[in-house]
Amino acid sequence: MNPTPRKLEIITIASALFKDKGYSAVTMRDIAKAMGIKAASLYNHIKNKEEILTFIIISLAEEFINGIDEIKEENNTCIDKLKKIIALHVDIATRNTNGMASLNNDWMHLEDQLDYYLTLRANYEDTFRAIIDKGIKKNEIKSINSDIMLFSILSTLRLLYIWIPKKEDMNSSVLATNLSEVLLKGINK
Amino acid sequence: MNPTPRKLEIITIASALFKDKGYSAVTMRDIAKAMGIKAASLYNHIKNKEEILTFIIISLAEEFINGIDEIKEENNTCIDKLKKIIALHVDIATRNTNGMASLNNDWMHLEDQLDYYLTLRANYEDTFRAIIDKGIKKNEIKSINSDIMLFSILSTLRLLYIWIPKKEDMNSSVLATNLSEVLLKGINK
DNA sequence: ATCTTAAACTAACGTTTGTTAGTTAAATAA
DNA sequence: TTATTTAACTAACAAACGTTAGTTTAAGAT
Repeated sequence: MNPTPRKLEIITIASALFKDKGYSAVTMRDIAKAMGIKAASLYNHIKNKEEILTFIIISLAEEFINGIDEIKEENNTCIDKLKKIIALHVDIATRNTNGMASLNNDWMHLEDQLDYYLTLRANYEDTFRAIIDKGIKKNEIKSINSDIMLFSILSTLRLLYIWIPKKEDMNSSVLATNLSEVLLKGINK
Repeated sequence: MNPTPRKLEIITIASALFKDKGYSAVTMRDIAKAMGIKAASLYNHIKNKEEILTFIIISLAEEFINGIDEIKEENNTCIDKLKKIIALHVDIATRNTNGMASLNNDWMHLEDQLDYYLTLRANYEDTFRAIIDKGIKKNEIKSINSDIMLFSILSTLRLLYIWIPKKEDMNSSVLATNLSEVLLKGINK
């Protein structure tokens, strides 16, 4: 579970390559070359190619689940919970931009842990939707189909990894604040 | 340019496979098997694998560019233009859910037409942002960083292809209307 | 000085990949 | 009937794929 420093180097470099071309288009020789070693040498540190992908995706998915589970227990308004979820996404996507690409695009190439990943994702979405539904009940949130609101917000948060590198100048907490304004109150004056 | 019926069948079937596993993970033998023929037979109809991807992506990208170019010339408010853009995305994503997956995830595997695609995409985003900026100037839209508003709306629209198949019961124009409400006016009561 | 370990290496493996060449069978046109 | 076209086929290619086995090298421990 806990990777050695060298293993973590492999995972980090592989993440960057996966982001650019996707998991399937990146070969073990590509990863090795980026590290300045031969492909066979990678196997001193990892079991196989899939293990790299699994580590990237599962550790991120668990980070999200842990984050939202904490937020849901807090004693505040649903709107405040949503703001915290937005900040959670901005924080994780800022710290691991490359990994987020695999989480979004390469999860279907998981094998052993595919079911576990799908469970985590379903749980995450259910918790998210439950917060929206409660907000509707408490009259904090408009009474629109909660799936559409969930989809709309979550889509923006899921693609943060694409936009964050383009706006390196922008401070993380400023981004989270502005995003909360746009996502919760809209853009119409 | 104009594909024969058989070629269109190949493209349609390939789109579905690309959506599930991504362009790189789908082999010519996979496509052939899905069509009930041998891989070599595909080459009676297409030049190579890349041509399939190119057709899927470029025809979609041009549909978007044509759509937004028409919208920008209309004589109405910027908010109305944005509503039309949202409807444009809902319409295209409903008609070609599978192709939208490649447009989002496989464009980097274009070769000959990569530059052309990138130009189309940049033009699309520029036109989109110009509409938002004009809306700010005309006091229709809040004076927040227009990149953040662009990113937020466009992310939701780009991932429509994931959610539309899950809500087959939902009418296209109802979806567009609800989405406009959420994206433009927010969810906060 | 010797032993052990970590992490690289070379060489090779069996598959799978996209693609080409040449052939065949059936439908259509002359 | 004969000739042409269409769209399938079989067979094979060279290159690239993930991975394994066995070897080398250098550092650290005894």
